[in-house]
Amino acid sequence: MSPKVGIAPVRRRQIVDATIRCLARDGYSHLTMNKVARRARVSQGILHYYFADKHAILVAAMQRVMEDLERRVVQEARGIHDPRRRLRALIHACLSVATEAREFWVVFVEFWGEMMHDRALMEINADLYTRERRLIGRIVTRGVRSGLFRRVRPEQAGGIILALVDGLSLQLTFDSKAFSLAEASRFCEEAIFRYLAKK
Amino acid sequence: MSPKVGIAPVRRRQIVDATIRCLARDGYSHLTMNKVARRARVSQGILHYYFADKHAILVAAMQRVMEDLERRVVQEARGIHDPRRRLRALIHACLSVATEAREFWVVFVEFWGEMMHDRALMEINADLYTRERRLIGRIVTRGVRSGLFRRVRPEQAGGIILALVDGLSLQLTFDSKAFSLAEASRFCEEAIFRYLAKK
Amino acid sequence: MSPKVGIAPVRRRQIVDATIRCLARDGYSHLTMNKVARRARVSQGILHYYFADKHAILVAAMQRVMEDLERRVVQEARGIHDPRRRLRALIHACLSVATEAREFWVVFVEFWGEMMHDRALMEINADLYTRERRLIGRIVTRGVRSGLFRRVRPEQAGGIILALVDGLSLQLTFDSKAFSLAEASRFCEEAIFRYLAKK
Amino acid sequence: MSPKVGIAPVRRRQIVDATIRCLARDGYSHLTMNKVARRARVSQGILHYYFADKHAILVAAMQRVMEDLERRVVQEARGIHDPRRRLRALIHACLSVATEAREFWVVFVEFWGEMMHDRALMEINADLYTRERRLIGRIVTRGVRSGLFRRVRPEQAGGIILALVDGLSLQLTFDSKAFSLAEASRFCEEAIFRYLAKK
DNA sequence: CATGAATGAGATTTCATTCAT
DNA sequence: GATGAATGAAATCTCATTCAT
Repeated sequence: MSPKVGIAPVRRRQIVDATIRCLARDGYSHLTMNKVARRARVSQGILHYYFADKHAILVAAMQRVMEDLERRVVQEARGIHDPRRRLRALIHACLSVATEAREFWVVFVEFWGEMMHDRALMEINADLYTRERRLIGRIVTRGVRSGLFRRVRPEQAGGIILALVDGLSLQLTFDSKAFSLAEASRFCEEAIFRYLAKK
Repeated sequence: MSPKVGIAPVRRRQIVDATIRCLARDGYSHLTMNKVARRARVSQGILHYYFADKHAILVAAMQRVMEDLERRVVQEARGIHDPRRRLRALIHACLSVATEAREFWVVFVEFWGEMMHDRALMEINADLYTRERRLIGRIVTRGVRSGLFRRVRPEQAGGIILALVDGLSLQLTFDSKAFSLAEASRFCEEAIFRYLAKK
Repeated sequence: MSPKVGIAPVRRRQIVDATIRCLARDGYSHLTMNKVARRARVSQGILHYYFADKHAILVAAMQRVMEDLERRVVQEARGIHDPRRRLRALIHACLSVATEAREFWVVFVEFWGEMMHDRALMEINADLYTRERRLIGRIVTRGVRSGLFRRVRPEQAGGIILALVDGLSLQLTFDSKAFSLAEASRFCEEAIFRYLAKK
Repeated sequence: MSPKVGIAPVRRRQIVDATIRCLARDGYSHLTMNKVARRARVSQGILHYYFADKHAILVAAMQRVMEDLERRVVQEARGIHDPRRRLRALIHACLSVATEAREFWVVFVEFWGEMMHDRALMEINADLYTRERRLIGRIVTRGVRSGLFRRVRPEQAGGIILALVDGLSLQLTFDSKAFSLAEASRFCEEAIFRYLAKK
């Protein structure tokens, strides 16, 4: 790999990262190409050299955000064999996103609004959610097999758990006085383990 | 009531309604004063006669959306005495918002993104969520008193149920192939009743 | 005089006064019909009932300002027989406008800028200046006749004295640290009496 | 000098010059960004590329006008050693501004009105006036030293002479029938030399 | 590759004026 | 006489995109 090869990916990454930071800081409706360029420390013109238009940058940014969120969750649950502990780790990873990786979480929520009117963005998200439901589903399946959890349909359980985690993250974010991250984690675990309990 | 009295509220409502329809149709980032005026069948100038600026219209629109969503939920649960059936009605009301009152639900989600950068909007939402947690909490409390549910802290249960409903609504909206409204309702009820079950 | 007769002049005056106060407070470029109406405590529509348009109000306002300034100067010099003392009174009246009748003076200066592009306003001002040069000229003539001043052409002296007073008022207004009203008066009197001195 | 260096100053100058010409032609209250852009033969958008907003352009325009007026006066008096003749040249330079550099003079007067409500503009003007009083003061001081003029305080004399010149310029501008430039010059010189005469 | 100057369409906002009541 | 709702033109300002260098 000669050093020349890699300049394009570097620039793209630079631009996408700057976009995410802009979105996190000022919000979707205040995002301008100029701000992105300044934050990426490049000229305005270069943005259009690496991306067709603003929308293309947004799609790339959404993809990055999704990848990052997914990676976090996957990593957190990795290497843990006990299904209960693994689920607990996963819940904690998801909920802590809203507080510790706030930058990514905020941008994620902003994209929800845009997705409603943008098929490209919506599909990226639908794919992520399918993968996440399956990821959770696999953990649940193991728990079922090892006799820890009652028989449930894995993807259904995945949907329920994902929903609970998203909904609590929302409340953590925009209604921070309601409960703390620690409380949310506890409530969430309790609800999920009752949901999966054998009797 | 002379005919002159109350023209202002009518116009305001007209404008706010048009705004919500615009948001539902084109999305937050494509909202323009021009479109709002056309949809409300008024001149552009009049928008600034009744509202200080675009932001003021958005705040009013968010308030309307919140009120509408709340009213729906409250109405649906009204008059039902059995805590189980009441909770079921409430869950159904919430989830069907995402499909049947899609217009309001879409706008609601769009505001989430904006709220992150707009304290005024965030507080309106936080207030709504507090009221909803309490509403659910009261139903749960009755169920506890009548021996149907285990002892839980009402607001915590409210938070859990609200989160589940929000999260499932999201998946219903942007990942419609995952499950239907009927399925979502069933999963949700099951999860909640297991959460509240005495043993 | 039945009470009915006088409503129009009252309203006109009300509006013109409000205009002058608006001009004094916010400046020519920030003058709006709405502000005038609010300050006059009348509706916007009424302004166009009593005046053809905004320009007509401005012309009326300029006339009021001119009349007021002239009246002040004439009154101050009235009843004093000694030409020196009379001139001194007049100078003081003119200079104190810039500090004590600041409202009128500020508006007067604002009109200078507009006059350059508005024949109607310019003529009103030219007339005032002619009258003032003559007023001063008459005082000077008396002084010449009584042997106090050297022979000068009255209108020329009027022009010189008026110019000095205007120029010093300007410096008093926008360069207030340069000298005080008292100093300006002293300098001005000295300059004028030297100008009129016999040898 | 590579061709790229210094395009910004050129554009800025271009815009400021166009602004001054617009102000001279149509007046402050009729100044629009559109007119400025057309007169500068640039697009409207570029105005905001080089200046933050309309006010910033106005401040720059005022500065240009002040510099130009000052330069004229300084140049006219340069190289003349005799204090009398130098003062005469300076008076002539000032008064002829109102007729020969009418464009700048008109804009200057327009700014007086705005200055009353704009600290930034007022300070630019106050600085100019201080410099001019000192400039005149230095000439007067020389005349005093060489025994031509009586002992006067230089800045006070500067204020008086500046006032006289401003006031006469005003009358020349908006009351052109009163006297000609030549007459005004003569009157002014006479008044000033009498003011400075030893006995 | 990279820049930043330049554009032009379109956004929000302002405001004098009109008009039905 | 008087109101204030309504209009529409035009103002300022923003910004994605293009392009010569």
